[in-house]
Order: sequence, then C-alpha cells, then structure tokens
Amino acid sequence: MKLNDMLAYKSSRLANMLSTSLADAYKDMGITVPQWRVLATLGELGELTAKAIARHTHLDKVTVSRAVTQLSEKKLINRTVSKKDARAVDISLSDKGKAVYIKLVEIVEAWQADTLSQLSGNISRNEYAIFLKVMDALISQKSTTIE
Amino acid sequence: MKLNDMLAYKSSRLANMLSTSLADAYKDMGITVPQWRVLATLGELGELTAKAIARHTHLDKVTVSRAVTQLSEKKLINRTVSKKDARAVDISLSDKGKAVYIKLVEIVEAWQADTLSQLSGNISRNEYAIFLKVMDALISQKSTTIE
DNA sequence: CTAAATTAGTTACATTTGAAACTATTTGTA
DNA sequence: TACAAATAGTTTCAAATGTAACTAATTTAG
Repeated sequence: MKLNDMLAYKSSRLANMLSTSLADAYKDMGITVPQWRVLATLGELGELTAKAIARHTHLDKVTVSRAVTQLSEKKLINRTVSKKDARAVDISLSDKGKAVYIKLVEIVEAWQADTLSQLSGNISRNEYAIFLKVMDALISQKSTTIE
Repeated sequence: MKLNDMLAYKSSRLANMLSTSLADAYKDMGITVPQWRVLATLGELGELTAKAIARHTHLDKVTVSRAVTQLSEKKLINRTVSKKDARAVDISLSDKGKAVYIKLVEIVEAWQADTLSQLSGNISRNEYAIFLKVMDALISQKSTTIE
C-alpha cells in the first residue's frame, strides 16, 4: 500500500488544503479558524454557553475559552454570567458580531460555490452527494468508536 | 448555511477523527505521524533526500528534518551525505527500519480494512470509489490553485 | 444540612509546528 | 575565475494547541 492510497493521509491532505484555501478567503477579516467556528455556531444557534459551543464545534474547551476571550476583545460577542448557573457564561453575538458573521457567511458560501463549480467538469452533482454521504458515514463511525 | 454543511469544517473533522483513530492503532510503536509518513515514503520509494521526502509527504522541510533526526536516533534510518551534492543527505531505511515499516504497513492496512468493513452496511463499494474520486478531484483542484 | 464529588471555565505548562534566519554548498553569469 | 544567486538542510524563535492543575459554583449522598 502506498502513502497516497492511505485514507487517513489523503483526508488529512484534503482538510489542510480546504482549510488553508478557505482561511485565505477570510484572512482579511482578522478571524482565526476557531473564532470563525464560534461565530458560526452563535450565528446559527443564538445564545449559548462555552460548553455548548465546544460540543457543537468539536473544539477543545480551552480553545473555545481562548477564542471567546479574543472575540470579546474585538467586541464581537457579549458575555454575561448565566442566571441559572453562576459558573457558566452565556455568550451571544453583539451587533458588530452579527455584521461580521453575515459577511463571513457570504465569503464562505462564495468560496464553497466556487470550489464546487470548479469541480463540475469532472464530478456530477450526484457524485458529490455520495461524497458527502460517505464522509458522514465515516464521521459517525469514528465518533461512536472514539468519542 | 450551517457549520455542519461546510465542506472545510466537515473534512477537517473527518481528518482529525481518522488520524486520531489510526495513530491510536500504531501508538504502541512510539511512532509519530510525521515519522510514519517518512517511513512510508522510504519504504515505498527507497533512498531519497530530505527534500524529496518533503515533496512526497507534503510535510514542511523543518518537520521532515526533525522526523529524520528522531528516526535516526532510533536507528530506523541511515543518513549519508550525497556523493553528488554535499548539501544533501541520502536517507534510507535501516534493517531495523524495514522491519518497523513492514509492521506499520500491516497495522495500517488492518485498520483501513476494518474501517471499510464497518462502512459496508451503509456504503457500497462503488460509492466508496466515488468518494475517493471526489477527494482526488478536490485535492488536485486546490493544489493547482494554491501550491 | 453538610461534606464529597462533579462541573464550567480559566490558567499554567509542555509540545508541536511553521516562518525566518542561518550555514554550507552548488549553480549561474560576467 | 570569481562573485552573486539559489538551494539543502538545520536552528532559532514565536504562535497555536492540548493536558493537567486550578478556582469557583453546583449537585449529590449521607
């Protein structure tokens, strides 16, 4: 078996390339990957605790804590101690954060549409759908095995 | 668009899970991911310079340099200054390195076979082939764009 | 009710990683 | 030839990331 046929190697290479390519598209906004995942989660789900964000983004709680601190320094989120549990912090997008989130989603959607359209010569819509299905199957297999 | 529908996010999650799962399978051997990639390349292609290893593994040259140093300390590889170019180092597997490589390939193949067999309830052979094809198409798209 | 165990989040520390600077050698060019 | 530019590989430094230890609050068991 050759390195290029190894599933873990190939998917790690793909992920690196996609992440780099996408991060390039939004690097002007001064947002890191963990920060983007936190913003995306808050934009999608509204007010959440740090723990809930970690669960949804699959980021480490330390990484979330740091991203939240950084986003707070940029005034993109609001943090208030939870009424129900004084250990927890309720986190939500500020108005400025909402604007950044909307802009980021536009960028990500454009990047993704562009990526897919460049694929369309070689890969059909149906093949791409199968690709997503296999990814999901692998993710759910490994998440029940490991997590 | 939701986080879970984002291609870069999903593929990064998949790569993390696969890498972790596989690295778990060979962690007893005390080999790191970069070390494994170097061993796999030398096992596949024979004697190479560090630069050639970096090109084939898509690892940074610094990462290769360090992995090579570590593998040399473990006596898994031989390094000799190249006859043709005194700046370059020819690197090849030692006998001990070959034995470790063979063992590692067994482990990786078993892991991969197991991963695929667990998939077989939901995903057909053909669907899996399409998955690989789309991965390759994405990788080659982004490698011409970026690298 | 109270003490032990658990939980949310942060901080401290060690490890990994890559960019930039550096050394030694080779190549290209006048 | 000789000197500038390029190249192979290493080392140094700073940034990112995760583990473990920690603080403060909550839950659970007796």
